[in-house]
Amino acid sequence: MDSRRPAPPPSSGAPEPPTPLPLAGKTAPERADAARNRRRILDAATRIVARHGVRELTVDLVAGEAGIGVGTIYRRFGDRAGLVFALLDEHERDFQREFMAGPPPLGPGAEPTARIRAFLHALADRGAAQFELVLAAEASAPGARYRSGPYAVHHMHLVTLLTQARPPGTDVRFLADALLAPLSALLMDHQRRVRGMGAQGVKAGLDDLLRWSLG
Amino acid sequence: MDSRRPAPPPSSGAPEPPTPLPLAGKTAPERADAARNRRRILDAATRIVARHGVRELTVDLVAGEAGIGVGTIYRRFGDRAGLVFALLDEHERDFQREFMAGPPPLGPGAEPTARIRAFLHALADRGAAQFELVLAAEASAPGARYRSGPYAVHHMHLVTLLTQARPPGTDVRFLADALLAPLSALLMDHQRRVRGMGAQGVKAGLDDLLRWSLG
DNA sequence: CTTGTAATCGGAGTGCGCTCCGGTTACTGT
DNA sequence: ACAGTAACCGGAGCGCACTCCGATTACAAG
Repeated sequence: MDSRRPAPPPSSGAPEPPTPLPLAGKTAPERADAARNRRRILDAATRIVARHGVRELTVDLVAGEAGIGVGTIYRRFGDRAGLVFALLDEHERDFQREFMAGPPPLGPGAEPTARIRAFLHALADRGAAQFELVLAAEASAPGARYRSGPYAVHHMHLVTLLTQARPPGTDVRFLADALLAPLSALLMDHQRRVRGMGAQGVKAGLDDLLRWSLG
Repeated sequence: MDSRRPAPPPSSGAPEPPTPLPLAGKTAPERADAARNRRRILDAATRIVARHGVRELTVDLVAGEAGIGVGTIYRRFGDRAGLVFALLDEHERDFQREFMAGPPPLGPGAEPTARIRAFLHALADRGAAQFELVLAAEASAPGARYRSGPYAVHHMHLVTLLTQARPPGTDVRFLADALLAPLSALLMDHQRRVRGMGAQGVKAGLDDLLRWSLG
């Protein structure tokens, strides 16, 4: 928790090129060997996940497969959670494009309430589709989800939409967190296993919640 | 994930005497030495938390302080999260008494909507008061919160109240999860640190959410 | 090309949660 | 009392995330 090296990844999420995060200031471009190693790490990790599943994705194994040291992985990705989030990053960027510039109702052009609903539904579907990876990412470190780049982006997007949909004076930042909270992979996993509830049930439940909340 | 010893704690939460959990079947009473060791462990853990804080609460340290082996701790409490939940158990039982048999609006006698509101507010206050411990408990293991005894009790209580407050056909089980989700210590920690929001803000936000949801 | 230097690399080392299993101890039936 | 047995105890050992720091290398200035 103190200053040390020049650029230790602030936390998990996306140190350099991924998830552009409007609030990320300029940083020196990546050195050639560093970029090469990032690719090696990502490729090795992808290979291991495809072959043995996310559970076997240990940092030492990735380092061995990539032919580098574990220190390099930590410099690039901060921690194990950061590595898994990086694996999800490609899909994440597609998703971000869809809700920021894609066709309605997910993209601009529809009513804010409709966009909110579409956004939450998309998040539920995505959570179901990439279940293993998302779950592993959120389970890697205690607060990984909230510290991740994608969460900040999703939260900001919801805040924007809610500001348009709700009367002024309401705490849209809390509301955004509250709407995102039921979509945690950890919770969806629990609902799936204990309550036998899938993505459909989650979406239906969210509709109930929104019907009351947003008319 | 397979059958092995006679009685390995089903998970974290409360293996034997704590949190009565209406659905817990009869189990053989605890042996004398086992009970004695549970007390020693709990006392040692309490002492360590008081002296060094929750962060220093390592299983090895507790074992050393209690003068027993680590295996005993794992037999009694399942995992580190179970131990921390056990530390919270005394307050938890008081809290359960209050909302099940205490005075309104938390206890029976008030309108379901009022009870729901009081219950969520109490949960927020409790999360703020016992913050360190609750946070440590939820952060100990990935899904610890949902697997814990207290969560099951809180969920069941909300389901009961929501069934009375909402028209039939709505998925009250999902709704209960969704209302509990924003009260996760992990999320409250994030809101506190990143958004500068305390228990007051959380309660106000919940009121917004409920005002729309429940009239 | 040479040199300076700051970012990068690598892997041995550390701490901690958790498991395993041989030895021990508390209850039950005779 | 006295076995028999089922539960319990303890601590060495394991796997894995993460750190530390001396050696190495990429890039820029002269």
